[in-house]
Amino acid sequence: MEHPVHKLLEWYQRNRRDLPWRRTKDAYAILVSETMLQQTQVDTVIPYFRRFMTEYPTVGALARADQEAVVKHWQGLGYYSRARRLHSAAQMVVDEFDGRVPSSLEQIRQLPGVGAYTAGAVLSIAYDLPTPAIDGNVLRVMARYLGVREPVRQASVLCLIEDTMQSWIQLVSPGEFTQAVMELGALVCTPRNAACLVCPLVDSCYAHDLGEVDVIPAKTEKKARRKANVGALWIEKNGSILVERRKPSGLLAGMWQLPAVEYNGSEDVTSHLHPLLEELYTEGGQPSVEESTAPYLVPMATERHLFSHVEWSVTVYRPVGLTLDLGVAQASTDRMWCSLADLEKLAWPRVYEKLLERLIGERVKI
DNA sequence: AAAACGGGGGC
DNA sequence: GCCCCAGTTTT
Repeated sequence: MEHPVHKLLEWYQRNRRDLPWRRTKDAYAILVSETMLQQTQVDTVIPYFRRFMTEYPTVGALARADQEAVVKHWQGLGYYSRARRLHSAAQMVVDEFDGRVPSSLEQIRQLPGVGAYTAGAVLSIAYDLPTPAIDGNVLRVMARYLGVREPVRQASVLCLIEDTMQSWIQLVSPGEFTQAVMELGALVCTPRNAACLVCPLVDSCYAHDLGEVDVIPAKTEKKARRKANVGALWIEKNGSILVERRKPSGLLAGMWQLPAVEYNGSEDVTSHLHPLLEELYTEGGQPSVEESTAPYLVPMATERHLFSHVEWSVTVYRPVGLTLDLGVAQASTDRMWCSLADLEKLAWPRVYEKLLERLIGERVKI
């Protein structure tokens, strides 16, 4: 009897989506797409991939690019360390691998940002090597197919799935196989409401046999999301806005924002923004702010933003009643004045992108 | 082994 | 609103 993997491949040939990165075998393009596709859905990635490949059509072009510009092209996609690592990876490819994305597992794994999944995906899709790529889709498809009730992250389960994938990928074209399993997970064997009726593997699917497609893989318990407020400042002078760069590590590392402080929801915003204002004055070489000059903080706009582990409520305040002038020269390289027109040249987190859009839009009316 | 890291799409 | 995001690196 025919092995089920052949039915899977047949299904894939008939049902595969025409995605931009499926029109090439260029390992660099595959690397870009797989990096973007980490934790990010296909429909979100498509426009980013097109723009990125137009801007950086070759690994050499990316390697030569300014990292700030690369991150700017990543704006809104999230997990910005991916962009920086991809940029570093391109430089490593040029400097150490003669400009070619490595085709050996050992070498490609040396590239920053390339873990087990991405390595397997690039090697199988671009070079047709039998190295399985196991992502969330694959894990779900295989856990169901094999009828695994244990948590999928359990080492024994991962070994079983890896072994199965390793044996299956030998039977067909590795590149087609990798994409076929993931496509099945994306289109048929979905997290909820799996379309078993049209699944090419239904005849031999253990979870379907057990009637447990809906409970496999086992759900993991979710952690509570911390709440935090962010107070940001809209400080305008001579048509320019004061902006700052976030710290080089941690959340939204290196991204631009309005000068801001994060504080606990139970605390008072002025007790946090006044010290920040003080700092800005001191940095500008001005005498410290006297109590009598302490400004009112007029709220201009608020946006809520959800991360996986924290919920932000960001409010932008305009200080009113300042009797002192901020100095133009800023000692810190992490803060600068930016003209309204140039704001869009910086890389902003989504939440600030939304806020700026509102603020600049309103400003026109004023 | 667990936590950190963004953002959006599906329902 | 709550669910999904195995992906890589850091701690």
